[in-house]
Amino acid sequence: MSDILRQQIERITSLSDTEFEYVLSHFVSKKFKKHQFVVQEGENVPNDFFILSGCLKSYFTDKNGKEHILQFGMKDWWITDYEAYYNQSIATINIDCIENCELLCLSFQNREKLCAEMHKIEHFFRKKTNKHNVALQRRILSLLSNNAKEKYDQLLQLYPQLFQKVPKQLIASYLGVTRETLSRLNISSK
Amino acid sequence: MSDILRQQIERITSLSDTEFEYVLSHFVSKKFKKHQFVVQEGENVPNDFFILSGCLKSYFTDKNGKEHILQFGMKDWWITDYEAYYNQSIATINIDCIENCELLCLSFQNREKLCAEMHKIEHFFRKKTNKHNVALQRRILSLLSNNAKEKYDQLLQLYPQLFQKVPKQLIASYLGVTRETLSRLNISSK
DNA sequence: CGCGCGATTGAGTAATTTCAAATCTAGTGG
DNA sequence: CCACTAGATTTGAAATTACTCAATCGCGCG
Repeated sequence: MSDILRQQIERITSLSDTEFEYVLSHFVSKKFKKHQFVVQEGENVPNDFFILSGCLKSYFTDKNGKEHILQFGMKDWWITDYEAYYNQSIATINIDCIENCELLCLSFQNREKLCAEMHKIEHFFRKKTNKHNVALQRRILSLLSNNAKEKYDQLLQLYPQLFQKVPKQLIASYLGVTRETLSRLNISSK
Repeated sequence: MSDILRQQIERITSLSDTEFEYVLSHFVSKKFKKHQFVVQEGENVPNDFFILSGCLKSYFTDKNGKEHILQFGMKDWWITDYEAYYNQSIATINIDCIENCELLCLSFQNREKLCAEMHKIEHFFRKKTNKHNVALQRRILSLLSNNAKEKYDQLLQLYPQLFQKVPKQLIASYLGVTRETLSRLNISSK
């Protein structure tokens, strides 16, 4: 199961079996049930989560009680409240499970330890974060320059798997429109 | 002048004089004039730029010819088309100077060389990228959950220096509204 | 002084939201 | 197998918000 993690790392840097075992020993595997919280607003965020299976959402609740999806998480992705995790501060967002999930939890201390001990791993995390930044930048451009329909189409093209697992109202929240507006877009496919 | 860079690095990891000299030798210092392009859509993006002085904007031109500001750059910040830079592909955005600028240019090859040779530097870039990540995430949340006035106030609070250098129409473009809308917000201060 | 750029204002239009109600769907228990 | 329910989606109509386009204003610089 943790092969998925190894494959992801090895796409960037190769590891011996013993090296990977050592890295893996810094993760804790945990199962979460549908609707269970993984990160909760106002609490500490000790872990970053690598997703072995399942589907999650991270979202911000604004002063009017409206939820805004910051990120979805699926197999092979990472998810946490990065602001709180990196700064070791209090979460401002929630993350919960849309499905039952199996996660590999990496504490901040273990992440820093691995990065300090193994240059390779620091390299891996740098590259991974670079990719994450590119994705975030694309999202910003999409939010700024596309209308609702275009944003929807772009997301559908990028992550078709998402649409199998996630209700449309969450997609709407991710795109920054109401579910009613999304419904009125007259989506062709499906 | 390049002290600014050293200070930024040393906020994360300490360097000897010789180490810093070595690092610095991988940068090329260049001056750019107001309105000059630093990155141009459709071209290669060999460099990431550390800003010694001046002010820049990176922006995306959509199919209607409308410009959307992705990022501003000021003293002590970094700027480039990260998607094109990291993937060594063709720029999809433009970056040009709002003022005369003095930049330290770091080629992708030199960045990777430094990261491979000096674990410290890889550590620095990982941490820097983490921070960038947090900033991008905040921006997304702001775009999703704040109205124009709130986004404006938040930006003003975060980067008051910007408002000295940048015309309001660019601020509007950064916030994702038209200049007319921004003008109608009835900004209190100033 | 006058040009040019940026900022503001007005009026009509387009897009999105809100609120309410109706419809559809998947899963549960009898 | 069917009825029931909760959640998700759709539809309608009115209200709001932002946009477009055009005109005007203000100011600094040559």
